[in-house]
Amino acid sequence: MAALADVSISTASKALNGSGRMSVETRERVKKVALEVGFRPNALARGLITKRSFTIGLLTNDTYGRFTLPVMAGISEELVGHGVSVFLCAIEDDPERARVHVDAMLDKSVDGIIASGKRLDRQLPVDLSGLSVPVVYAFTKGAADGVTLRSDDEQGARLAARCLIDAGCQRIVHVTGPKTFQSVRERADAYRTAIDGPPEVLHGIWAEAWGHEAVAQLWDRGGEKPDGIFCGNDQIARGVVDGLRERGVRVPEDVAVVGFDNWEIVAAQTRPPLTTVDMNLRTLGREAGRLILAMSEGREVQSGIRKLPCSLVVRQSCRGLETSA
Amino acid sequence: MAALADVSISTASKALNGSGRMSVETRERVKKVALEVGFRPNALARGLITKRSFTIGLLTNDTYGRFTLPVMAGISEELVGHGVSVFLCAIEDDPERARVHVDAMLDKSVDGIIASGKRLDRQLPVDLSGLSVPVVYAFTKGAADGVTLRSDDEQGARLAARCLIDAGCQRIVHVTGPKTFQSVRERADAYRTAIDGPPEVLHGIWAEAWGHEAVAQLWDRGGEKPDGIFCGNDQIARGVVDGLRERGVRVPEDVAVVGFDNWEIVAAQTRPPLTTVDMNLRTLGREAGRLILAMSEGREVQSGIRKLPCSLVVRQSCRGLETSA
DNA sequence: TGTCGATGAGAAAACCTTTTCTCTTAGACC
DNA sequence: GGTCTAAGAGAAAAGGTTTTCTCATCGACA
Repeated sequence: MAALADVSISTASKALNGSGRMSVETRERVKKVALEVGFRPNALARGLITKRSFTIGLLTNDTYGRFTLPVMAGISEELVGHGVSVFLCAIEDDPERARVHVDAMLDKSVDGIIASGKRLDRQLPVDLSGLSVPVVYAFTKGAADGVTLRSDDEQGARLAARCLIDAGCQRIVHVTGPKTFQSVRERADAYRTAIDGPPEVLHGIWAEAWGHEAVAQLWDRGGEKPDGIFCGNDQIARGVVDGLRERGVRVPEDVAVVGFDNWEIVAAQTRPPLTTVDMNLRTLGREAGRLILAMSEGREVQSGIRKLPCSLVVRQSCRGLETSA
Repeated sequence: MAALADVSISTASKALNGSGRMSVETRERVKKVALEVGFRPNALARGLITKRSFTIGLLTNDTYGRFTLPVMAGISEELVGHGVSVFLCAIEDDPERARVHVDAMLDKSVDGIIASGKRLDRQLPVDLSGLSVPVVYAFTKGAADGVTLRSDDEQGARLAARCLIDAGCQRIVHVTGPKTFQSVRERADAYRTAIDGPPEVLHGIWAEAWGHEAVAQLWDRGGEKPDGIFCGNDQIARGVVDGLRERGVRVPEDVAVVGFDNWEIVAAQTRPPLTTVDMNLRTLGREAGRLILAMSEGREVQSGIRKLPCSLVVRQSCRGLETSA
C-alpha cells in the first residue's frame, strides 16, 4: 500500500481521488509514489463502497454480430476511457439463457444494461423493466417508458431514393424483405413518397436468392423495365446486381442499384461494389454508451425513442450526381 | 438480509455455500428463505474475500468478429453455467488500446484472460506473459510457454482433399491466400501430400475477386483443366464458383469445389451452396473456457499447443461419396 | 493574549461477504 | 456423576477502499 511508502492511509485515497483537503505538496507526493509503485486500487473494494462497478452489460440476440458488433465497438470506444468494461451476453432468443445472463450481470452489480438486437420491432425475450439498474435499448425494441436508440430508416430510405433520382433514374423499384418487419414498411413508405413516378414494392426474404428472383420477375414480364432498384438490404442488392449482370444488364449504366446496411463483407465484394445506406451503428453505440454512463451516474436522461440519421456510402452501383458525393 | 428472516448471519453464508457444520434442517430452512426473498449475494463483496470475480476477459483483434464470435459463443456457453461473465475487448491491433483494456481488466480482478484473434501466426499487440492472472490463447499465436488452442488446419485440408478425391476428381488445384500466412502453408502442404496427381497451388488475396481471377488463369491457358478446386477460404471459393458459372462450367458436375471456414453468410448463399471445412471454433471456445476456468481455480493445466480437429460440412459444391457423408 | 476559523491529516466506520475461531450444549463413555 | 468430544451456531476479523468525523495546529482578529 502506498500509505506505507509515504504518510497516511485514508489521506492517500483522498489524494488520489482529488477529494478532501490537503496541501498541494502532499497530494503530489502521494500521486508520485503511487505511480512509482504501480498502485492499482482494487475495483471490487471500490465498487463495494461506491456502488459502482464500472461495468456494464450488453445483451443481444444477434448471433452473427452483424448489427451488434458495430454497436459494441461504439459502446466500448465511448466507455473505455471512463474505465468501464463491457460484458457481452449473446442470448439466442432463449428466454432461459437471457434470464441467466441478466442474473449474472445483476450479481456483479453492473452499472447498467444495454439491450441490442437484430431488428427494431421485436423485444428481447426478457423483461428488463423494473430492474435496479438503468437500461438503454439500442437497435432493438424497448420498453414503452424506456430510452431507446434506433436508426432513422425513413431518412435512410430517402437518401437511397435521392441517390437514384440524382443518378437520373425515372423508374425506380424497391426490392425488399418481409412486410412483417417494421423497418421494411418504414423504408417502403419513405421510398413511395420520395420518388416521382409510380412506386413498386416487391417483398421477399432477406437473401441473395430473392434478389435474383426479383430481377427475374421484373425482366421476364412484359412492359417497361426499371432503371433504378432500391434494395432492402445488401444481400438482396447483391443478388439483384448478380442477376442483372447475368442478363447482360450493366450496373450502373443501365440500371443503378442502392443497398441498405453497408455490410462491408457483402457491399464491397459485389461487382460493382454497392452504393448503400449505412445506419451508423457505431455512432449509435457511442450514443448508447454515453447515455448509460449518464444514467449510471444518476443524471437524468429523457426517455423516448431517438432516431439517429443514416448516411449514404457511395460506391459504384449508383453514383448519383457528382455534386451530391 | 436473509439472516433476519431466520436465525443468524454467518450461518446463513455457510448454509448457502454448503460449508460449515449444521443440521440439515437449518440449512434447508435458510435456503428456502433465501429463495423466497430472492437473496443475491453481492459478487463484489464475495470477490473481495475469495479473490475470485467470476469474470474473465476476452481480448481480440478480430474486428468483424468472424472468428471471435463463434469462439466467444463457445466460451460463454461453457462458463455461464459457472456464473462467469465475459468482458469482450476489441482492440484493433492498437497496442495502446490493448494496454488500456488489459489494465481495466486487471483492475477488475478478472479470473483469467483469453486472447483470440484472426490468424494463428500473429501475436496480439500486447504482452500477456507475466500477468498475475492465467492466460489462454485461442485461435491466435500464444507465448512460448503458454497454453494455446488452435485448429488443425492440416487435418482440415486433408478432409477437403479427401472429399474431392472421393467425388472422383483427378486433377485438383488449390487456390488460396497469401503465402505469408502460416495456415496457408500448412493447408497447402497437407493438400500436396493428400492428392494423388501433381499438386498446383495458386496464391492470391483473401477475396472473391481472386477466386474469379484464378479461374480466369486456369481456364484461359491451354492444357488440361482441373476437375476439383480446393479453396483457401469461403470467399475465394465463392469467387471461384461464380467464375465457373459465368463460364458455363457446372459445379459440382464438371468441377467440384470445397471451401474453408464454413462462414455461413458466404457458404450458404453461394450457388450452389459450398461444401466447406469448419474449424469448429465454437468447440474451441468451449475448450478455452474449460481451461481458463480450471486455471483460475488453481488446477494445473499442461502448457503447449493443442490442435482441435476440423470437420467437413457437405453442401452441394462437392458431394464426395454418398458413403462418406 | 485569548478565541475563533480555517486548514491539513488521521481514525474509524461502512460496504457485504466469507471464514476462522470461540462458545454453548448435548451426548457418550468411564 | 464427571469429563471429554462433537455438533451446532454465533461472534468477529478480514478483505481494500471511500467517506465522514474528529483532532490538532496555526494564523488572524479582537
